[in-house]
Amino acid sequence: MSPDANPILRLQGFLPYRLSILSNRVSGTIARMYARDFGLTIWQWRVLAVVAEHGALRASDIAERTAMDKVAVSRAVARLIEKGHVKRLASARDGRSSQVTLTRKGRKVYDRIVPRARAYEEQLLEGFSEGQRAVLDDLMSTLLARARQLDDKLDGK
Amino acid sequence: MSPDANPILRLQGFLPYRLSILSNRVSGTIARMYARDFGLTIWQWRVLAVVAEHGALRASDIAERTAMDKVAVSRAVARLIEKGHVKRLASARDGRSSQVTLTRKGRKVYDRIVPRARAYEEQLLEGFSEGQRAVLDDLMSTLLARARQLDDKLDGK
DNA sequence: ATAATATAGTTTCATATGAAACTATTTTCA
DNA sequence: TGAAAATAGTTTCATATGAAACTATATTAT
Repeated sequence: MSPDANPILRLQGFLPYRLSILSNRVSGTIARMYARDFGLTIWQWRVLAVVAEHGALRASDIAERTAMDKVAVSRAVARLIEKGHVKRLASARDGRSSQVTLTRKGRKVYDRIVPRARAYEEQLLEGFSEGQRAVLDDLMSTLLARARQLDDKLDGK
Repeated sequence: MSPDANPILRLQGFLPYRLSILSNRVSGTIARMYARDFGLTIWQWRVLAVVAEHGALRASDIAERTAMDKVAVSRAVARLIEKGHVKRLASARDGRSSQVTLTRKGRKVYDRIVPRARAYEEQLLEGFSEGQRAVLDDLMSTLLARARQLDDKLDGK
């Protein structure tokens, strides 16, 4: 058998394609829901979420925990400040950065979003057993670790 | 226990977030590889892939099979024609549309990409048993079907 | 100390994207 | 028929995005 005996690749079965389609569909649905019901983008939601979860964070911490780049964080924080959902606290230690924290209003919005987010996730997983959910978690973790390795490798070699 | 006894959502464990991170990492790696080695975007690659897979297709067929919108298809086809990877055949039946097919050059590029795409996918799944791969396939199918339902539901209600 | 370098975050600029408008046909139905 | 509506695909326009330049501050090395 020659090396390219099977020269056709079925796009529908190609894992990167399937991941992209699934992720875009999920993100799109959520984005519309957050925009419609809370006036937030996905990036603003991510910032809100990590600040709610971890307390005061610097922009660089937010970037690290949300997989957003610093430009996206800068813009999302600026919009959230305009909306009154977060505020900046000047950092005593480092005049270049500040800590971002939730305002009372931001906390209220967050508290309304969380159940919606959980409900969406639950609908996605409805009928999945605990075992299946654990398998999914493992697969996601393994694939993400692999994807990171392969990404690092690409430029390295 | 009150309804919002657990008001914190761990973003790192939230399935839509994890899907997005994984998909973006995978797509980003592939996009850099295709750009660097073949001068193609992901969208151009998708068009090339479905045309190679199915033969002559109209723009609307391409859109359907790649989950791209018609604007993205129009642009990707235009670029691929400039590069000489595909050509248009006027449709006898419908003067509004044309069939897109691979050129010999496009076929050659496709034949060089396919093994790279397969290799990447295989590295992602390295060490996974057949059983695990089947589970992953099932999960992806189920989640995509659910995601579509929930997306339809959002505007409907 | 202080000049050189590094870092945090913002702004700018060039490109990517998608919704809506548009062009060219084809289909419907009065 | 032929006028109205629908459809395929392209172009336009307004917004989103990320890389690079920039500003302000902090750190390092002499």
